[in-house]
Amino acid sequence: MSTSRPALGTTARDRLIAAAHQTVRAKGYAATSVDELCGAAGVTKGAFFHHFPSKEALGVAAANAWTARAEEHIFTLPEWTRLPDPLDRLLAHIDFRLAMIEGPVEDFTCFVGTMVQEAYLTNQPIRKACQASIGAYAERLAEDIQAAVEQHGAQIDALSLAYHVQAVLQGAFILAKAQNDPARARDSVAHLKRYVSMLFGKTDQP
Amino acid sequence: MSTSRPALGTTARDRLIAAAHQTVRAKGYAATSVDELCGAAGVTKGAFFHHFPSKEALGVAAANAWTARAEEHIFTLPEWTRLPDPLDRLLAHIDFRLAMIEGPVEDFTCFVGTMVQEAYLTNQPIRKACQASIGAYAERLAEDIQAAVEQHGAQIDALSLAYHVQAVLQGAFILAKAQNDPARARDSVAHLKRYVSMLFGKTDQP
DNA sequence: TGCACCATACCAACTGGTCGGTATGATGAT
DNA sequence: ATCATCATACCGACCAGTTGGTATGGTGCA
Repeated sequence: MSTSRPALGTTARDRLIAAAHQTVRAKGYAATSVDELCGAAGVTKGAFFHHFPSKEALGVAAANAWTARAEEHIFTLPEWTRLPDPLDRLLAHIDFRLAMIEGPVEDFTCFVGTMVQEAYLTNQPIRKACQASIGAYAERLAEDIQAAVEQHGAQIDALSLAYHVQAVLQGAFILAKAQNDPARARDSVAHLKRYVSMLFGKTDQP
Repeated sequence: MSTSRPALGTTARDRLIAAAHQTVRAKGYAATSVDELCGAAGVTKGAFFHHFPSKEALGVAAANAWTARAEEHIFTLPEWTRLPDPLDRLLAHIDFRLAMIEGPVEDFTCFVGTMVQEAYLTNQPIRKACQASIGAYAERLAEDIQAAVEQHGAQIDALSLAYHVQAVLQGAFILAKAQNDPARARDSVAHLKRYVSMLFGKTDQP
């Protein structure tokens, strides 16, 4: 078999989703054409509309795939996710996200965060898929935060803080895009870590 | 006299910029067509290309206008900008931005933050105009922060914290868009205020 | 034989941008 | 005062290229 150029072993559908993740993060949803997606995935238009009834449907599928990807790469695979102390996990999480902010901007930014900016008013299916993705991330993170709150005693709404982490990350990505440089973005995540440390009593950074 | 429909007294050029602020915040830059902008501004295509050589040029002009608008509405007109204590001004600033997060999402979100997401790689003139706008805001805010640092004594890089304020705001806007509801966004700005309060020694909120 | 998977040709609608032309008012020589 | 000259602001038909999407047909495996 082996139909076309990139990434043998993956299906046309998977390659289209991967192309969406990459291209939309670089150029945005509206500016990314179906033809371009097909080109990046090494697939023809016929294949595209065989797997997805519309461009919008690919957007939704790619958002769902993004959720799964985050669950795996951020909440499952890294070693620190098995740390015993939930506060250690939380701080390691922030360190991990900070360390990701490096290299080309389009490689570390958030697919759903980028897409929802353009679609939140005009495309409800996409908006809802992005909301679900961000929500899943926040709820997962809130588990550790809640455990840390219970273990270390602090006056914090876990889910609210989890969404704040998301907000800082998304905002940091915008800074990186505007400056074409991740330095200020990393700075901002460092402020987030300082805040969380202070919330949990660690008077200041080491 | 009185050439055309809306907002007497404003010129076609001003109306096009206002239409860009509104429409781009609602649908994004790429998804907003020149025809649509003309319609919203009550202006013909001929007028558009009389005032701007290209759609991109309008984007740049609108970003510059956005900078001026922020300087006026956020740093000059409000009463609290004349408070004597710089820390009071800083906290009032955050309260002010928090209070703005209300009503339709497309009315309180940031034009340059929205636009730079789509243009940062493909359109350098627009990216730079957005960078300048965010930079001007941060530098202006850093003045108060620096004064507060000097007056209250704290270990803070003023400009870095100012950019962090921007990041939290931009991230909060993304939350509001994804959820189609400003509640979580306000929550996040409340976290920011708590952080700044803690940085300056106020152990916790009133 | 049937069906999942894909390729190619094609289409109507829309895109940013161009172009010839007009309406209006300021300027300056007579 | 009058009128030619010019610049600015604007109009709207038009253009070539691109868009998302469709229609149809082929191909290989169950």
